[in-house]
Amino acid sequence: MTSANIIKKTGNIRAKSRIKILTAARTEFVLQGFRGATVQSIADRAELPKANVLYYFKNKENIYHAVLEDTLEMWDQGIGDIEANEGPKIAIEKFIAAKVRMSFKEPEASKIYAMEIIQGAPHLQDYARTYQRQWVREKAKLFQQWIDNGEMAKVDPVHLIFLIWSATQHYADFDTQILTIMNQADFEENDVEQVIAFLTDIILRGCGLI
Amino acid sequence: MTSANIIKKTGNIRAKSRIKILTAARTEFVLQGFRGATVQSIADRAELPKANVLYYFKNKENIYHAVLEDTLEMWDQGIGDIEANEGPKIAIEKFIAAKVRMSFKEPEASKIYAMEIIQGAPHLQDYARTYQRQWVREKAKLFQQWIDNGEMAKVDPVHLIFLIWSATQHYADFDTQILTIMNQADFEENDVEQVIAFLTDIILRGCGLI
DNA sequence: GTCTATATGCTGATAGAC
DNA sequence: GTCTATCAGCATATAGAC
Repeated sequence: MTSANIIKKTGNIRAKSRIKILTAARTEFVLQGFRGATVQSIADRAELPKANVLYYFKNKENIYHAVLEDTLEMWDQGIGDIEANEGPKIAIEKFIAAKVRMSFKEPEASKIYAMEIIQGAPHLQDYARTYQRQWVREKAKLFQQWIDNGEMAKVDPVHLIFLIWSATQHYADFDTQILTIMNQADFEENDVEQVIAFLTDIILRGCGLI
Repeated sequence: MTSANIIKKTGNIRAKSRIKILTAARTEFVLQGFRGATVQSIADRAELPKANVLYYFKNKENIYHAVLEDTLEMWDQGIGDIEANEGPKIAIEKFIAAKVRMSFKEPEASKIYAMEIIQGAPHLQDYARTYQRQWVREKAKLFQQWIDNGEMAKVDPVHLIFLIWSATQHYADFDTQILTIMNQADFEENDVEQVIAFLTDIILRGCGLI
């Protein structure tokens, strides 16, 4: 085996173990919280010895950081965007649909983010202060232009963004409660489309776009 | 001192200590999670020796149970209700206003509940399965009657309840994020009224009630 | 009721053999 | 890279003096 192959193979093991550990860790952090999730429980779920987990990440804090980073990156890629050139109706429709689909597909991603914020965002101060605040400002400005042009009703753009965030993520974060109330064991494809239709309908009408 | 007075005084100390402990515990559970909050940290925040805390509640699990119960009771009293005899417009207005005010006044109550649900509601299965499911069914039926009578637009009543829940509680659960994005240190009285106005406006219009 | 001291078990992390 | 053995520290909970 050439040295290049050894490196490649090693890299494969590293990458695979990393993913196994991070997936297991995310579940444990959601179910038990940062402190409640033990390195042992993460290792058990990843089916690796505890020492290996600590070999890859050095300590629990680092595991959590990696989980958060991965989650934010995945979420940002998935939620799409609010495009300026499409007009408010299509832009809002697309945004709601993307967020609802992500919430049903990756509820754990939304949950770990939600828990972090609820606890005061100790690891995410910078993220909200720079990236997110900037994003909200840009999109709010866009909504304001549409309002000024008479293309949609006069609603507060920033709170409109909060409304869409909360209403869509609710189906991820509170899935347990929603399923219990709806008396279902799991969500089905039909539920996703129904939620998209409901939210799109009521919010577009709320914005004077229907 | 008569024995009746002794009992009364003792009862007072018990009641005061109980409240001090539960208030401190709720904060710690929100900030650190169940496992992350230590009996010591709860005692420190309550300004009592650790042993006293365990004298009153026996163990950490019991403290958490008491916090959850107190929180649910307080929340249920505060959110008001959806009244049948008022018609959809007034009923929804009142309900939104009550929930928003509660969210700004008692964010910790909403947060501890949210964390419990996100983690899979291990201590609240029965609550959602009986009390809450029943409540949603009743109110959904009411909305359906209003829709059938042509008093409001045809929107899914159950998802409408989820929407109002999520949109209002968001201001409690995600207060850190919202304040950071809005670049404020704290919420002011004006913010509360603005949120009520925004949500009432957009949801009523979404329901065809404006 | 209040508080100090302590038993007991678990957790994060490391050392070092393979 | 993988895994066993182990340690130091901390957390819950209790015993018992005051």
